Amino acid sequence: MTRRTPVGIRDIGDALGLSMMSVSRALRGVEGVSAGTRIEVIQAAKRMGYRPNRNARSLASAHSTLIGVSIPSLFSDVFPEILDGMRATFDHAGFDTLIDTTHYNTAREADWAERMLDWNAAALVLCGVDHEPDLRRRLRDLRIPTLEFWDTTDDPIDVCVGIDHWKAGADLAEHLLACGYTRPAFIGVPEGRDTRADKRLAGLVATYASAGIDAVDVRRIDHRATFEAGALATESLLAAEGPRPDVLAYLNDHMAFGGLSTCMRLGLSIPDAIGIAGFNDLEINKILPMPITTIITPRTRMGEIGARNIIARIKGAVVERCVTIPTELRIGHTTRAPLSSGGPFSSN
Amino acid sequence: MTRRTPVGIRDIGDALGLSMMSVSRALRGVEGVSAGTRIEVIQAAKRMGYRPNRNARSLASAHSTLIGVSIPSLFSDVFPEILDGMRATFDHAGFDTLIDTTHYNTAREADWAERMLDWNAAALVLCGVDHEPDLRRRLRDLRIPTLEFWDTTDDPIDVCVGIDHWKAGADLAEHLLACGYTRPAFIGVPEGRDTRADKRLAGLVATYASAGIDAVDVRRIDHRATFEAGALATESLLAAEGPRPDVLAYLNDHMAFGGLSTCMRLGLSIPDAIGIAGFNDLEINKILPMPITTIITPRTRMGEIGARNIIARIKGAVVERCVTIPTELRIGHTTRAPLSSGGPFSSN
DNA sequence: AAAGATCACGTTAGCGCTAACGTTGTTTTC
DNA sequence: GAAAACAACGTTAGCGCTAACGTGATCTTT
Repeated sequence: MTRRTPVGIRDIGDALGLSMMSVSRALRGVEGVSAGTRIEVIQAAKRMGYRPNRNARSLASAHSTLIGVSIPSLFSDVFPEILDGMRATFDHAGFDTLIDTTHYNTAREADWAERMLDWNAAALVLCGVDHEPDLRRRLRDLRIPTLEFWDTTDDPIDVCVGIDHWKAGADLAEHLLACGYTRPAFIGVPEGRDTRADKRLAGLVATYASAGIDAVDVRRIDHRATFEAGALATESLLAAEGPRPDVLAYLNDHMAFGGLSTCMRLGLSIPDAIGIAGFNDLEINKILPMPITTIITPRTRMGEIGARNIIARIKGAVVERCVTIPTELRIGHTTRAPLSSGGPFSSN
Repeated sequence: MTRRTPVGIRDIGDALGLSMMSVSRALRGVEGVSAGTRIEVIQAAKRMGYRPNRNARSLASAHSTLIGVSIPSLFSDVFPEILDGMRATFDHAGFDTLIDTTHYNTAREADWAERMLDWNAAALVLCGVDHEPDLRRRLRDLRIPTLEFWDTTDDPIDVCVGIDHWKAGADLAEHLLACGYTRPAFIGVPEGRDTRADKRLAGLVATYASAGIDAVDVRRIDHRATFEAGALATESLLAAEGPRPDVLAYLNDHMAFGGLSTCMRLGLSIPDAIGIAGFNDLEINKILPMPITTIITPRTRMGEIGARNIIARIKGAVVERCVTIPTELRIGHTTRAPLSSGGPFSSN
């Protein structure tokens, strides 16, 4: 095999009558060389086709430009959007992003994090705030810059940026209550898989409970949170005996659209006979003939803020430990108009 | 900062009275140590909390376990599915996957590839077969194992696995012709951005042309290939003067669903007044009340085959240079029933 | 039973780069 | 104008690991 690096900093130094160290300094942009020498070195490097050996750099300096980012899944638009926000910032700052998908498995995440450390990663970015206790402890002990995103906590491993999922669920419930829906059902994935979704559901349930209302049904389907999963869960839910729910709150907009399709196919009148709510305000919601009532989550911005903060941490700066970005209710056509503020039964 | 690697192979050797080399061999699973010693070393490594320094490994051996994968975008379900297929295989074989998103920019891809080489990547995986000529040449010269996926060519950089996009477009056109649609229009993104989509379109156009039919309209919207882009392009297309198309072929199912929504909102009768066709058979198609006529692409399998082949290449094995996986037409409800096989005008 | 083959290890010499500490000549300071 | 400070370089000594080449003991082979 042709040698990949026919030219190293030694060769540049030889060509210019400089020591390796001066070349190294010039190329890395650190102090200790005159402006003229630096320009010469950079030009020579380009001319000679020099490429740095990143492994050698990392080994010698015990630092790398690798940032490990762990997300549950590449499906759904949520994580790609957050990632896009992050990567733009990381790329610009010269970091390489190494993405892992955990498939909602924290043990896998912990293994992967350890491998990232084997690479001397500059920082780790983890989704959510629920991780293996060992991993938490280890990252803290090592003082590795770590960003947790999407969820929030007042005690992050290092820094975090996210939304308040419980509150988002509660906000949605409050709206549904205001619309007069009194027999809510929830559709999601098995408990413990997506802890953010669990928190949203907890917020929803608690808010309904404080109005004295219990959930009619909670369907958890062991499937990715897809259109189809939403449709399947809705079919089984509507086929169940007992009181029929008057509003269905889904884990996200994709499941909600699956449910919406099912309800329409069954001829249910939406939003009167049954209301539908999603989460995230995903792209599909822009073109639906009947936009879904949902919660808008600031995904790209979250990625940008997170990336900016973690880069600051890498550079040793002090940053806000915990950033919580507000979410916003988006009222679509899949829920009834809210009752007037005069009271829950003042109008219809 | 606590030292990240408090224990190296030297420490294990000291503890066991062995040389570093024996430890290294035992840990890497290469020949040259007895079975008993190997077990001892592995146990000691675990007990002592040994973690390999990947940078040191790469530097010393001039090989790494990093595989760089370049895809245009994480949006749309296409690439995540292919990636999922690949990663399962890569993970299992002990490789770390480093994903880049090029945003359909080949210069960016070339830059990124060069950085992967700086990391001593074991292999590169590139989307499509259209790359910067310099990059092609360089990867060939260096004899870096390289997989091109999604598209095919008889002269790949190294190995490739994909589908025949031109033929997929032609197959679709043949079906649309058989359905009696004679005024086709096409909706996609600007030419040159997504060369696979360009090839599909070429196949479509050529097939219609060989039946003596020109496209009524070709709309290229400068936007990601989203639901919304499909809707917007369809609106502008239907508002245009001149003959109205009787069938709309979209870059993918998401754009097609955007277009379908628009047509339904405008009260057009589907599939009689206007037919709709997509591409990829994306997940949403499972739950649409009116499934879209589309082409099924084998995405997960493509990822698996590609990963398997490139791993074989890394190990120096000889593999099929070019694997073309067949696609399949899926007839939905958005196109008319094909005319009987008696001939194009024998029935209706 | 001598010569070669094989096994299980050890030694040597880096991989390409950088941290830390020189060294030299030129400024600054009071 | 001598001491101190600084700028612009060079030297030394690794980072943690592995390729390549020993070495001595045991096992074949004929």
